Amino acid sequence: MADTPPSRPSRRGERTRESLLDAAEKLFAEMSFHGVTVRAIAKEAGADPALVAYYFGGKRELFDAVLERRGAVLNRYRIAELEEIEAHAGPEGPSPEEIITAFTHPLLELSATGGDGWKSYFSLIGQITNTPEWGGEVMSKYFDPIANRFLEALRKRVPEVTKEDLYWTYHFLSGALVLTYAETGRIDRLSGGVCRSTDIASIQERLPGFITAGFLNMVERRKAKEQS
Amino acid sequence: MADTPPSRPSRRGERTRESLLDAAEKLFAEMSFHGVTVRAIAKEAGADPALVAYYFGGKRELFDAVLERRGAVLNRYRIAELEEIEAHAGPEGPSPEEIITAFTHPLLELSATGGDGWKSYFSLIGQITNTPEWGGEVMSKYFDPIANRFLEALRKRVPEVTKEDLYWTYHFLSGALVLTYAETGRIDRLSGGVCRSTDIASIQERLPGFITAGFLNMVERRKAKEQS
DNA sequence: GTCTATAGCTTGATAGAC
DNA sequence: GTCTATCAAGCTATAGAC
Repeated sequence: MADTPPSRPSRRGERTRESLLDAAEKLFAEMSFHGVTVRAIAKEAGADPALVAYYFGGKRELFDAVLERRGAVLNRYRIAELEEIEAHAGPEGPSPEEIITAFTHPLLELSATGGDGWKSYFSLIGQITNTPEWGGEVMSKYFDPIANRFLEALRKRVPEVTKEDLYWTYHFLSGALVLTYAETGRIDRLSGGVCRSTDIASIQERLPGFITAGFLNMVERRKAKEQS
Repeated sequence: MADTPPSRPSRRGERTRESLLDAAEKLFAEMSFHGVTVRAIAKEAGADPALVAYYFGGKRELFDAVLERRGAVLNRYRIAELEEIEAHAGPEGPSPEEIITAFTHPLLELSATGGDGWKSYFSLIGQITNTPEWGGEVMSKYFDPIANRFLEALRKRVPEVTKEDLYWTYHFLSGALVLTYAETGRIDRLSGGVCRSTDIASIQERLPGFITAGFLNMVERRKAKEQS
């Protein structure tokens, strides 16, 4: 009579589900969606391949679930940082560099202290962003709301910026940021070991200032051009 | 007795080989290496699947041949632009923005006037750059020499820059540049049509100045920090 | 919830006719 | 140089036992 409510899955089932998500996240990050098989994911998770269908429906739905899981967490974190600096700023709002830092800093923090899962997730995002197959639709779904929130804060502080300059700034920031977290080892080779892909702290130290300077320079050029 | 020399392939064979390269380039760019089958490539090329083995050895070797074909052309073009601005510059060398433009402008030019093949190639490069599976090794093979040549020109003009700042600048430039040419349609959605992924001219107008400002700002911060 | 078994395809590669 | 035929292996997905 007293059945376990179906909405409250058993502890074991939940653990299996999470194992599959973890394994998929890791392998998709390493080899891309098409480079990984359901069997490989199940093996990595120590579970049966049939359970992918049981829990998610299929390979593609598992992929979506991987993206879903951390997307919401990341963006809540970003919103919290943005609201924090807005609360402490004067009526003109936080500075461009504070805003850009609020956008990038959560990635650093989660990458450094969140464990390998977060690192894999960011690496996966790096690939998806640059792939026509996913980069438009999937990325928009998860990140357009936070991007618009962030660009609105920038525009409030720098009202003379044009829409085009604002969106291209986001584009350049996005490209630099996701390549960072892809951690491909490229810069390690190029620099002969002087810089390391995994040295996220070195990037966080440089990226916000770099992007802010690019952004403000773009705005200045536009204004100079319009005066002439 | 008078055989056709084996080193001089027939016109028809050469055309088939090129068709396979074109088809592979297009499909790899759209769906990544693992997302494309040899059969699909052959169909797109209007050739028989067995010819992939005949001309290239296998799928992976075809992939390498796709990267090889345009890599050398692109980098010769970049070297030519760099040498041109160096020839016209004073003893202090060309400005940072001229140097960065020499690095990015050939992509714009080839993307705009080189046909769909070049567009596919750049899109493919965008994906590879952000994928751990290829982004370290393959990219280094084709682009480390040109990257070092370019960074050397920057260092000559701004000798006080540190090695680390130089390589991270390349990293940020690289990320922004390859996302641009991936043309995923993301910014079209985000901006509600105000900006278009395919509007390479708008990017070329903004990217060199953006990166230059970021670079010079990084150098200035370093100097300010060391004085304190 | 988990697993076995397997259906039904598709894969990359190749041997050999033309 | 091109194509047919085919192989062994691997794929996703699913039906059904436990």
